[in-house]
Amino acid sequence: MKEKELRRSLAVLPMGTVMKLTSLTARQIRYYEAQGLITPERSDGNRRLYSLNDVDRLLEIRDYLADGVNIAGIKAIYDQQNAATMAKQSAQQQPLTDEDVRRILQDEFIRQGGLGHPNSGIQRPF
DNA sequence: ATTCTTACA
DNA sequence: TGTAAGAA
Repeated sequence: MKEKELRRSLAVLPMGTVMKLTSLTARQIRYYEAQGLITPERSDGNRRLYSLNDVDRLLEIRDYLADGVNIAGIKAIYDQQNAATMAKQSAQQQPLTDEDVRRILQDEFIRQGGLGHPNSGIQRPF
């Protein structure tokens, strides 16, 4: 990857900074980590260190939550993205297959607000 | 002064 | 999710 991404991946931000950058409480930030939505690094005395990517992800999480997507839904979204990324690595240079197209379209639909609320369970628009 | 963990009259 | 308590 490019150095630009390496910089975004550098974990150097302490909790206090991330709190201000995301408008989230320490409680919430730690909870999302416990749910596996983010994986900050640790340093010196067991203090969490976040990268700019972590901050971006927290902002996304905050927005999804604001739109009524629950933790499970957000996890599903990231799982989808991981799967999509993995698929691309496997497909490396080959042209887009119809499978790729369908996956991309599904990711897009999910991004625009498809998953349900905590009580209604995961919605299935298909 | 900050952050961490754990727990809940 | 908030907040308190004790440690680091």
